[in-house]
Amino acid sequence: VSVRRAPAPPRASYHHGDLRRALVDATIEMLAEVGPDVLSLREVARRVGVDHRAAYRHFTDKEALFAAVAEEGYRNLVATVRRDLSRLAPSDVLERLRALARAYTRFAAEHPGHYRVMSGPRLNESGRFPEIEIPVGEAFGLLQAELQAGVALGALDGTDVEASALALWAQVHGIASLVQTRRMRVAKNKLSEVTDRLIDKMLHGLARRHA
Amino acid sequence: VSVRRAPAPPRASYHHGDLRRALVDATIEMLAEVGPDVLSLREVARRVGVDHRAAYRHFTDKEALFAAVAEEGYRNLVATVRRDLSRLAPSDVLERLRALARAYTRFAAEHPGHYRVMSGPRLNESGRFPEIEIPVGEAFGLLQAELQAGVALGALDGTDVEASALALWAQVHGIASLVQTRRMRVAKNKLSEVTDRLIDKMLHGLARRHA
DNA sequence: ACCTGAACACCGTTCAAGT
DNA sequence: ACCTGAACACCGTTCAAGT
Repeated sequence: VSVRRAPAPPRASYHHGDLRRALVDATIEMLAEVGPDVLSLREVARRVGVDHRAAYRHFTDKEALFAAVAEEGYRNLVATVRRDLSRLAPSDVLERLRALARAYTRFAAEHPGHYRVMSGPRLNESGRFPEIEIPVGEAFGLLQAELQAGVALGALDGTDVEASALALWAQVHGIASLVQTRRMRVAKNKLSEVTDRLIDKMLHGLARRHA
Repeated sequence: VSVRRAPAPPRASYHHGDLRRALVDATIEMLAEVGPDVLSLREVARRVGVDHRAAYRHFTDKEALFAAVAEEGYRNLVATVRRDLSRLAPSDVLERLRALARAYTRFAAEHPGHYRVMSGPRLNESGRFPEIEIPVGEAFGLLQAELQAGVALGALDGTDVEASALALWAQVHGIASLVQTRRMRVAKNKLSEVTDRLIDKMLHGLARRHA
């Protein structure tokens, strides 16, 4: 053992500027196992191998760490939705909306703790974390764009598209929330199917009659 | 001052058996102002004027207190829905479903903290509080009954009514959740109107065509 | 039976100090 | 700049004791 070797456990490279990343990553990892209400800042720091006090160099408080985690979650979700949509023809209006819904419920089911941070008490309520609104706005924008395209293509009814977007958002979020809290029990391999079945009830209402 | 007078502040009658009630009531009261994540058992006990340790006589832990609070919330919600429905003709299918949805979103908006306890992490997940399932089942039963009646009356499409019930449940819960977290901003006096407008998008899909 | 004082093992956050 | 030891004011929960 070299004399120069520190007695502490091996350190990652956050000494050179990415402790922030390490903390966010560790938090997301741990949220796969426990809920945000149980997860402590001290435990995250322990996992990273750092004194809990070090976190305050990068986040003014625990909420700020969670805000970074939420932001990253929205970004991932948006990226997934974009990827899934890119595989479908622009004219396939209903299937595109289903794909959007499926990506959302899948995220909630696969990353329950992470989803809870994203959908729980609104972290930017006080205006402290305006960055969050960017990917959130993008996500809602994707939904709106699909609806507008559907109307333009003559596949969807064009009356009160704003309400359609809100209604669909609420429904998808509702399914995700009920599945994530296991109030609505659905096996992992049936999730897409169930999402489609419920979403189709809504799409039936949004579709243009006798098109 | 009488010598017999205890120096402590005046006590309520929980000495005679309703400290349990006092704790539940105080928790609900306090949830009007703060979220359940912030509310401490010790603070509730303080409000009631009792040592926090006394709560453990009536609840095995904090979760048990919250379970009682959630149960009471569901009961109140069910009572409200029943009352609202009793004012409408059985044949007024769509309006009855709207009334059900409005009662739900109103509860969430008027009792945000209480609603969060009810809709947050599922308290009976571990099976510790099966009592909760009773009013929850009643609430879902009311929804199912309305849908079935609508089908019987020829007003609603009868295919996959189970999915219709789940879809409507998810949508109403989604609206309530988004309004409560203020992700969907809606003024108090517009809440019923907005609820109707979004719910109607779904009802349009559930309605029987060319009835 | 019902209630509490003292204590335990945690927590988020701050201060003052180390390199 | 980046990190930490010691401390503060909290928390939920338990034990042993009081009436």
